[in-house]
Amino acid sequence: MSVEPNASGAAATPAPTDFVRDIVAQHVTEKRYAKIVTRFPPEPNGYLHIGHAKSICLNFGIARENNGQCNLRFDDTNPVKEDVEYVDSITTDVQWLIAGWADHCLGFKPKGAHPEAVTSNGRPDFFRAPVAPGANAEPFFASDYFEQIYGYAVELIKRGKAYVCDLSPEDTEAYRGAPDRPGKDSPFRHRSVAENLDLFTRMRAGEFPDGARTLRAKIDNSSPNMWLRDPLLYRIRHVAHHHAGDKWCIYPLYDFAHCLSDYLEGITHSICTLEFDAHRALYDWTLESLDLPRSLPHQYEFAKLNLGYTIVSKRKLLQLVQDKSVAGWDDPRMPTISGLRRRGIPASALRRFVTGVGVTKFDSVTDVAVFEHAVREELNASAQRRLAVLKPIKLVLTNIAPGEVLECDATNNPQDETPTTRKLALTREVFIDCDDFAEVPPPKYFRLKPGGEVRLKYACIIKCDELVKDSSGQITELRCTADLTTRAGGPNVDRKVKGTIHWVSATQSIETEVRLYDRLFTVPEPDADGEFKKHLNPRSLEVVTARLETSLGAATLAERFQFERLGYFALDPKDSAPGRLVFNRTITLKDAWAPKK
RNA sequence: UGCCCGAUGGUGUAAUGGUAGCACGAACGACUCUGACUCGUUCUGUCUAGGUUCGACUCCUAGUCGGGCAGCCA
Repeated sequence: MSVEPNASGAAATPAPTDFVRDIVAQHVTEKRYAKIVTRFPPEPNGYLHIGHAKSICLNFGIARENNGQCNLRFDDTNPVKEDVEYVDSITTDVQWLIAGWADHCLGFKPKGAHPEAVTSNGRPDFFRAPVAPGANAEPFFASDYFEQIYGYAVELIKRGKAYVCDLSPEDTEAYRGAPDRPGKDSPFRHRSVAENLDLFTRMRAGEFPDGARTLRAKIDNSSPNMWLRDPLLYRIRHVAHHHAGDKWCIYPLYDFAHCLSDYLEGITHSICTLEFDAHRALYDWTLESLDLPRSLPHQYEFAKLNLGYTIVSKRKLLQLVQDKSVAGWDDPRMPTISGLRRRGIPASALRRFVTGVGVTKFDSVTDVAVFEHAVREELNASAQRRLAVLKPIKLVLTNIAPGEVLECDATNNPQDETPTTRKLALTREVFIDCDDFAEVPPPKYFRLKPGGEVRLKYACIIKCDELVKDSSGQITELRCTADLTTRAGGPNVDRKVKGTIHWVSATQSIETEVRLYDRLFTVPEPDADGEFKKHLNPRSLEVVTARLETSLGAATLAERFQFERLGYFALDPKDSAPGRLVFNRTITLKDAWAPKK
């Protein structure tokens, strides 16, 4: 059985299986294809989100498990919605997600390349072979195929399978009928081939305004499948295209362009989400109607990812960005790939999660706990442990002299086989988190309380002797004595106390901004009532000024940290600058005690 | 009142006519210089009704429930 290494490279998990992979495996057994070729085909009209991550991992996963290839192709057939901003972000996100895992399967094409005229099985054909990503390569674009797709449309007309229709948008809709009522034929359905050819040529030449005419497939207006009721193949749009420029004023629709794009790239398995199930008949009809010389791609559908407490809809995410509910597409609270990355989620954790949820045709909602578990699992293995105090309260160790420094060895990662250590400075004044002290402790409180004892992690046991309050009754200082015999190497190092808390030296620590993120929505299914914005979590972001152990001043973007007892943190890649660090909390540690508070 | 797809513990999935398993979650316990991690115990399931079969989560029929389909969006 094939296995894949986890983050540490040590353990291994079995390769996933699911109904799509079963189909591919069957085809491999049959030697049906020389090579398995899949594709990830986003429209560049928004940022990629966690739902796309599932599709990316499915398509690239199948490619890598079968020594195949997966093309990144932009399905850019509707210029009015698309932009290069999205092309760039999507390309970045895909490469980030698959880096070190499936980048060797990623298919790009030579910059500026279009399909090549080739001979397949003795007949004229077009094909675009992939190249590896690099300086002279770029992703595939459906818009690079406009010339060929136009040619295929002409061929359909010649075969009597497509016609130019003059019906207005309103009439087109009225003629289509309804799911439970057959449509009726367009009055233009029986135009001659010659007339259709002439009209289609003139559509391309720009003789008609937007919406004046369309090219439609001639299939069956009484079909129970709405997509077979003479679907539109081309529409007129006098607008420039972000990739193809101003060369075209007619643009193919998804159903016509997608199957042909798959064909031109030699895709074997065209995997998409469930809502395209009804389109499959049209996908097949188009390809089969053209009598193409190479073997045809086939479409397979799976259920998209739904995640609890999360919204995955480009349109709704766009609303959050536009009304400034979040700071942008890459706000760390967003379920976008760029947001998750900025939050500090490792690509490996995202992959682990989306492959773990499986691939089925059942429209399910995955519990966010599964996602959070995957993130913690990765980070627990790899994150460096550090001490940091989010909401500091001053603690004076009265039996340590001012200026005295006691060195402590702190473990960097107890999960390592041979953990390394670093030095921490214990001084007379330290900070602890205010959550770790209670003047009136609740039942089963293990932390510091008046007269109580607690261990300062890596240092020693301390006892709280006295509270100092200001005139308003606010605690300003805790005065404690340190039992230095409980330090490492001391005679009482093994003395047990129930609680161990984190701390930092008041003098040997740095002050930085830390952003604490919580889930964006307060309910499991934010859009169940169609009013997702009403369920925004008002406390999804809390900014604190924290005290961090000094070593964190040298943190780098690539590093992941566990602030002990608090959670996993990483530098914010956008707002951190030398001398002004900003940390994001990626996720809290699991807390079995807190919910009982 | 059309057509298509689907339904397994609270959640997500596996079992492809032959022992209903795994993971998340929850509860309890052990361990612990992180109330983390780890370990142990426990919890909870095949939508319904018929049928085929020695045997059905699996196949068939009907029903129920959920999703999808009527953009010149993808």
